[in-house]
Amino acid sequence: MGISERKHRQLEQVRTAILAQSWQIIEEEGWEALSIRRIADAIEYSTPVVYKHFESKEAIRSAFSQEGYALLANRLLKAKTACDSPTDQLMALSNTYWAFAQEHPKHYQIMYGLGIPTCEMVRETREILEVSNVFHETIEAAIQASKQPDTDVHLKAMTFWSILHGLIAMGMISGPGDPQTAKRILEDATAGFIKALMG
Amino acid sequence: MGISERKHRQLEQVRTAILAQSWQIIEEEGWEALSIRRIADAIEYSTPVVYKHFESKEAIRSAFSQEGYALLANRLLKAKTACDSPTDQLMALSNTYWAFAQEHPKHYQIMYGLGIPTCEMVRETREILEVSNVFHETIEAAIQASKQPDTDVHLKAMTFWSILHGLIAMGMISGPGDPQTAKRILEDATAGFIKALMG
DNA sequence: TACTTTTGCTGACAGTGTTAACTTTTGTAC
DNA sequence: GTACAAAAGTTAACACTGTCAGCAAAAGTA
Repeated sequence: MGISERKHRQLEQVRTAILAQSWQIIEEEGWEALSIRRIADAIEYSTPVVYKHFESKEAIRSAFSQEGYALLANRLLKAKTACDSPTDQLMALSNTYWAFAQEHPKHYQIMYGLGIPTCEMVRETREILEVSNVFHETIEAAIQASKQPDTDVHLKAMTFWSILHGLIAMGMISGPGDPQTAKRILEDATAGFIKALMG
Repeated sequence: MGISERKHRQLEQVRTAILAQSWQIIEEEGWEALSIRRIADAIEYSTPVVYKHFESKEAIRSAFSQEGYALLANRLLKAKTACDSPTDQLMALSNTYWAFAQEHPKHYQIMYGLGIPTCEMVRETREILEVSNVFHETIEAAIQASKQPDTDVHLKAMTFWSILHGLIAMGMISGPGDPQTAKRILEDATAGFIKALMG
C-alpha cells in the first residue's frame, strides 16, 4: 500500500516547494514582497493550496523563524564546544551570534524585527529555548569560575543576549555602516560584559 | 489680506487633525490598524485630502518618528542636566531612556522597530542626531574624567546606545515579563558599562 | 463501471496604498 | 453682480493584499 506513502511524499514536496520558493522571494526582494499569490504562482498551484499547508501567512513566517533559531542554536553550540574556558566560550558565542546576523540578515529580521505582530512566537518557542539555554549554561559556568559565584544567572544571560541583539539591531537600523567599526563595538561591549561578570 | 492666513490656518488644522486622529488609532489599535481610509473617515474628509498633507503613509510614520526622537532628546537632556558627575549622568540617561520606552511604547516601536521599510529615516535625521549628541557629549565628559582619556568616544557612545536599545527591544519582544527583572537587567548592564568605561 | 474522497481551481469578500479625472467651492477682476 | 480662474475636495478606479466558500476534476475504492 505504498500509494498513501507516495501521496504523503507529494504533499511534503509541495510544502517544501512553498518554503523554498518563499525563501527565494524573501532573499531577492525582502519579506514584504512575499505574498500568498506570488507563492502560488511560483509553485504553479492556486492560492488555496498554500493554505492546505500553512494556516496563514504568519505560519510561514513562523516556520522561517523556527528555522532561523534552530540554525542559530546549532552554530552557537558548535562555536561553544570549540572553546575550553567559559570566557573564551562567551567570546565565541558573541562572535558567532554576530556572524549569524551578518550572514543571515533576512532570517534575523524575521526572527526578531518585523515587530509587526508583537509576537505570536508560541510555536517557535522550542527553538528559542535552545538558544536561550546555550547562553544560560555558558554564563552559569562562567559565574561558577568567577569571583562572585552567587550572581544571578538569568539576569546575566538576558543582559548578554540583549547586548548582542542591541548591537545587531542598531547596526541594521543605521544601514550598512562600516562593519569594521561595528565589529569593534561588539568586541568592546562583550569584553566589558565578561570583565564585569568575572569580577 | 488676512484671507490667505485663514486658509493657511485651516490647512494647518487639517494637518493637525490627521496626526491627532492617526495617533488615537495607533494608541488604541496599533500601527497596523492605521490606514489612509480610516484617517480620512476620522477627519471627515476623503482620502486624497490626506495626500495633500502627507506624501505617503511612510511620511506619516516619519512624522511620528521625528516627534518621538524630539521627545526623547528633550527628556534625556533634562535628566542629564539634573545630574553633576558624568557617571551619574549616564545612569540618569539609562533610566530616562528606559522610562521613555515604557511610557511611549508605540512611539518607540515606530522609531525603531516596524523594521519594515529598512529605514527611510532621512528626514528624521535631525532629531536622531540630537539624541545621538546627548549620548556622545555625556560619554565624552565621562571619558575625560576616566582613567583612559584616549578611549574612542563614538565607539563607547554606540555601545551605550546599543545596550539600551537591546534591553528594550528584547523586553518588547518577549512580552510583558516581570518589569522588576527588566529594570534590574538594565541597571546591571549600565553599571557594568560605566565601570568598564571609567576603568 | 459507479461511487466516494481527495485535490485543486475559480471567484469572491473586504481590505490596502495611491492617483487620475471630475465637480464643487472659493477668491479675484471687471 | 456676473465671468472667469484657481483652489479644494470628491468619486471611482488600479493594482494589490490575506483569506475562504463553493464548485469542478481527478484519483482511489467497491
